Amino acid sequence: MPVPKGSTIDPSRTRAAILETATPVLYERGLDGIGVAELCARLGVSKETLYRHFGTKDGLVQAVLEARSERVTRWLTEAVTAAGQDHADQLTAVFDALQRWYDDPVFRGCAMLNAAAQHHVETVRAITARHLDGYLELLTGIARRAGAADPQALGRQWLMLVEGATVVAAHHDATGAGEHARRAALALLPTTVGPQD
Amino acid sequence: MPVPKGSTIDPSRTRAAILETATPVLYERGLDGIGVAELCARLGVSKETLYRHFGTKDGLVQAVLEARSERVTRWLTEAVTAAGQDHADQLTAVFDALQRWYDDPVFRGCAMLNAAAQHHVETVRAITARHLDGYLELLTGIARRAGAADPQALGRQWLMLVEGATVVAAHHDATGAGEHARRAALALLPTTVGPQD
DNA sequence: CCGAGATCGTACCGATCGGTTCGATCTTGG
DNA sequence: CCAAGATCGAACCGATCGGTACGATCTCGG
Repeated sequence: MPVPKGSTIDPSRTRAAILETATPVLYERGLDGIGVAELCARLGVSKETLYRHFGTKDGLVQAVLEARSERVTRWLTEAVTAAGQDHADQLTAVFDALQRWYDDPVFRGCAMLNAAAQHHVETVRAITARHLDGYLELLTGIARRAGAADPQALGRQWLMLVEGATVVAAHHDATGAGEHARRAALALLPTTVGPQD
Repeated sequence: MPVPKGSTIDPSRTRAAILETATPVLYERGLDGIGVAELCARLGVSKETLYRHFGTKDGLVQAVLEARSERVTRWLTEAVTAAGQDHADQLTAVFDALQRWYDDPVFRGCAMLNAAAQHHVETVRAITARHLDGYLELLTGIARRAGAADPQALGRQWLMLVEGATVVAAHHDATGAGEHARRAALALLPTTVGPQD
């Protein structure tokens, strides 16, 4: 029971608890795969509380997606930072982190892509686009620091490998998807920079 | 009006007409984005007819997805065949065809991936997996004929580029997505074989 | 020319959907 | 100790969902 009756008194605490618990449920079941009633039951929260905090089911969905996008991007960024200065190491850190995600039993593909595929609401699609923006920025940064002739282009190709690996892992075969993508990404690194695989 | 009342008398004709008309509608609106009633109205067909031919909405969905998967895979395969013997040309043909698809105003990403993202039914996921199997087979064939050391691995990396490019084109930016993916794919070709870009 | 059967249009079914309302309960600040 | 307000649980709302039933209409093979 994440929200113990009216004990919290702090609304922002309740909101955060709802957000945190709703995220994995909506990810597992799909945005339209669970109704508000069952969702509230799983959250241990009444409908009135949910609607006061988020106004609409779509409001909750957007809040969940935005929080998740931020969290995932931060997680990947930290993996890169922890990898040190070597650009190949940074790239490897990205795809190793992704592979760890693919191997998680609850892995069901990118939540933002799934959401955009089912919900045709424009705001959801915008969140997904911004999410990919974040990825692109991270990857382009690596490409730029690696001295790529065209960091934008290389970052975009890496983004395709990241998303492609995620799609393949989710819908075809997860074994070694991250490693295959990593090798491909490293092969695109300017050969003048750093040792390769 | 694709099905002119009871004039056809040939049930298989009716079935084919429903399939053909339902495909773009379900692609545009999403599988759960349109109800059976409105769908039938758009098809110019009564509910009874639809249910006699497909039994269930899921039955129609599966038939539509299978037909579309076959059609798309055949389309890509023919593009490769038409490209001649050169492996780089064959690869280029794939990504050029994809770019033409991305530029189509009705492009909304891969229908099979979208379906698998919304519908958690196992049969739909299976159709998607088989669809990716078809792509992988096509790409692995090119890799093998190109003399790749590990055609399976190279085919899989190309598959990631194909799916990644499609995802990026659908949810981020379609301009030049096919070209970027094509350059990356060509860069992964064994340098001993054929001229590159 | 008649009977089989494909189709239509519409009404209908129970279930579920997102969302609202309300009285009761609980916690906390003043 | 009381008023403010956050929360609960359950009832309730109209709309829509997937699916069924039925009588009328149409076409075609025999």
